[in-house]
Amino acid sequence: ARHHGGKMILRIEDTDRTRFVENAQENLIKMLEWAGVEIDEGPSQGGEAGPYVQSERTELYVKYANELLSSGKAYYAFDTAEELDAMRKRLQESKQGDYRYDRANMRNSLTLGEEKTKELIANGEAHVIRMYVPENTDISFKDIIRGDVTIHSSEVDDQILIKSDGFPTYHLANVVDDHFMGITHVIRGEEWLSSTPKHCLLYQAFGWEQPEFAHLPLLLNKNKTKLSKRDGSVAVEEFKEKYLRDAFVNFVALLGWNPSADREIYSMQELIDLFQLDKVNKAGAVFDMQKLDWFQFQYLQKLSPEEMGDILKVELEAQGYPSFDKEWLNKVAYCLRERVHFIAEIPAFAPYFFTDNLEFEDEFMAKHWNEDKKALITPLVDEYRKVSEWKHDPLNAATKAYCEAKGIKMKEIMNPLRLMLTGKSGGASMFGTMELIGKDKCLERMSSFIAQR
RNA sequence: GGCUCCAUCGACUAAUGGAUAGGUCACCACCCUUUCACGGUGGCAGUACGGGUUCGAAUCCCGUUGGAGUCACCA
Repeated sequence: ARHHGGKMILRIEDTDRTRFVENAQENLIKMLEWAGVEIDEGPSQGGEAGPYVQSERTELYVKYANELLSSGKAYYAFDTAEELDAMRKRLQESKQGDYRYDRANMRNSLTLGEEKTKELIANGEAHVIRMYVPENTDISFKDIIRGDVTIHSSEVDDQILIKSDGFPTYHLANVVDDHFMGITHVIRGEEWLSSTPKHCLLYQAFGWEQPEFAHLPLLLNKNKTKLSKRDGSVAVEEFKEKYLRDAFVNFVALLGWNPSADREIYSMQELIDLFQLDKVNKAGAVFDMQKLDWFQFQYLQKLSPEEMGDILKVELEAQGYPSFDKEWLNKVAYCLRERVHFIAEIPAFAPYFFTDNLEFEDEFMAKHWNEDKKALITPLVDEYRKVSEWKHDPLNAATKAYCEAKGIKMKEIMNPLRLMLTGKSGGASMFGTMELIGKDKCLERMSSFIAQR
């Protein structure tokens, strides 16, 4: 929509009252805002075509269902769930693979007649309104992504339009709302492709102009089945907690569509400018977390130290650490940015910045600590004590001078030093790390390590 | 099972009917190096299969195979 200067309208499709979830609407809106989707019209912002919540529009749907009833394009049905089950069982046993509503042999206004129908309704008998699908015709529509699609009417069920609770089904509500809300393009997942003929039939029955259809390829799990909240942890809320917005948007935008051959990183604005519906792929795309993490890393590198510090601060608080100086946190986060994919990993990756209770990696210790190393390093503590400006360059110079005096390579010193000060085999530049840990703590850690090991 | 959609490296993808099928993630090797990374260089790896049309097919057509979606008083 943004590419063509269109509006973003949010419509809440809450016609299934049995699946009503508290706060679902609020969460959905928050999630869309996070993803950078700006809503022009919707339940919160209002607009000419409101209300934007389907459960508040039932009168409209009933009105149009009645219109279909009077033109013979819909009818009442009184069948119970048990009767429908029996029908499907019967059909399954006779003709194979044909479970559609058998309107000629069920209890509906077609078989019962007008009078009996009126009587049943007057008696308060539960009933639905079904669409009358014409016999033996081809229903064709044009899909922007898939080209012409044709489905025979014998494959289309007499879809329920109004349920016995008086609420419409998606099919009716969607067509009526799209018409009155001026929707020009229906862009949705491929799972809707096979029910699109029902919608076409409704547009025809009302005499309304049909919108353009575009059925997007599905997002798939690793096993290539439809990605759903049920079989993977793909709730966008979870991504919202973990990933940078732009990284997530960039990754998802490139699933099923790609503007060029040799570039991966695009801003939201570039995506909007470049997007072309008819260039969208037809085949489903596997949602590859590893590549998402790569995007995350790329976007993490673009953050300012302040922004990294902000995230780190929140993360440390969430993990129950005491508070630290923000400027210092900025520096810590910035110096570790190339070693992690997520700022949230920092407390576990480099705990030595936030606690004095160091844990020493056994393997690293075994490899880089022995009596020789101890003898080599011990005098260095005093050398460091003399360093007045506890910063990367002076520390580097002091260490270099010490190594030259001893006639050894820097390498001999660096690993034991890292071991004593961090306990970890990996991390950022040693002298930069020492600068951030601070002189007092560094000297203390070294002496106590030497005393104990 | 019926119907519909789909098919390029393991994954995401690029390629008016015309170059050695290009790029990215992942993986591997090497380089850089003060650890771990980042980065750099290189490598592995693909047009599902069989026909047809064409001077020429990843591309168009047919078939096969495979995968997915759908078949609710859910959306």
